[in-house]
Amino acid sequence: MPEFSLDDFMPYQLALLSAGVSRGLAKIYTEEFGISIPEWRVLFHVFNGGPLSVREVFQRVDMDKSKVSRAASRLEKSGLISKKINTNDRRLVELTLTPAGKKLMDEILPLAQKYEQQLLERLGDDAPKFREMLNRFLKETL
Amino acid sequence: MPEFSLDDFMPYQLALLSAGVSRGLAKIYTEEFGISIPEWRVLFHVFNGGPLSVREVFQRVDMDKSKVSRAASRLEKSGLISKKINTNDRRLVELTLTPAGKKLMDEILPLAQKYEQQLLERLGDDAPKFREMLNRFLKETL
DNA sequence: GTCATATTGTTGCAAACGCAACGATGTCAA
DNA sequence: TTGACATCGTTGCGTTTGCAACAATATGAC
Repeated sequence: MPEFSLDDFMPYQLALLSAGVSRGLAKIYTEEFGISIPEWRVLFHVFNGGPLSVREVFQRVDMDKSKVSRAASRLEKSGLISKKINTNDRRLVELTLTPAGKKLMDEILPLAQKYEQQLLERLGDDAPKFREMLNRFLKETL
Repeated sequence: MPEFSLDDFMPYQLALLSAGVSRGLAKIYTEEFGISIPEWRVLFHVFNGGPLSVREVFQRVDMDKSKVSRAASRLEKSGLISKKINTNDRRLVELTLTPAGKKLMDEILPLAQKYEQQLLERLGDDAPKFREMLNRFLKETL
């Protein structure tokens, strides 16, 4: 077997980097706003994609559907999203941000963008290249 | 607030990519060898770094120390690693691969390397550049 | 040596998780 | 219309997780 260096193993590098970045981001929305990671992801997607069903959320973000369902229930209880049965297909649940939810996202998103900005600055001139490669990699992987 | 596109949010892209890559890799060692993700990480580090204490493992791989401790216990029970109290500092536990553990890694690692190779091929000529940037990013993030 | 403090690994416990099963609804062919 | 099958979201259940507490050991000041 060829020599094997863990530190240069790409899946490991990706896992480390992603975990670090996620932790830094989570610091913002958990400590400051009391939102869990699954809740954040649901909020994020509903904000981004208009009314969404549970299915549409968990397919995009690769969380188990029960995880999305429970996060949505918690968010409904705290008044950040509303759940409404779709009138065309009564199996579907429409998730929508409430005004309170929208207001919350309006506070968090600039902080998230600032955080992303700080990350990109570490890459300097290579930042656009990195983003482009990440995008391409993603498209070919999923 | 400036317009916000989720799909271009780098922490999200990283999380997606890392999860996808990890899932692909996990397919190899769970389905084929019955090893969980925490167990795989412990095996990997002990293989890579000689005898290691629990602390040394969880510091590198950002797992909770209880997670590492339990994974190590399971691995000991299945005969893949051995736990021995360090004679110089009796608080430390030395984790070492048993011959069976070494044999297992000798089977898995080529598959893991092959998997990594396939990932890199998707990036084509940009692969070295991507690796270099990942490395740099990691060093400045941790 | 003795005491106070720090460090290491394990364990108890409540919360979160993944998976499968389920009820409710929709689809489509006969 | 009916019946067989697919899809959606929720829930039950056993497992895993993260956090804090803990016992055991080490360190350093005195």
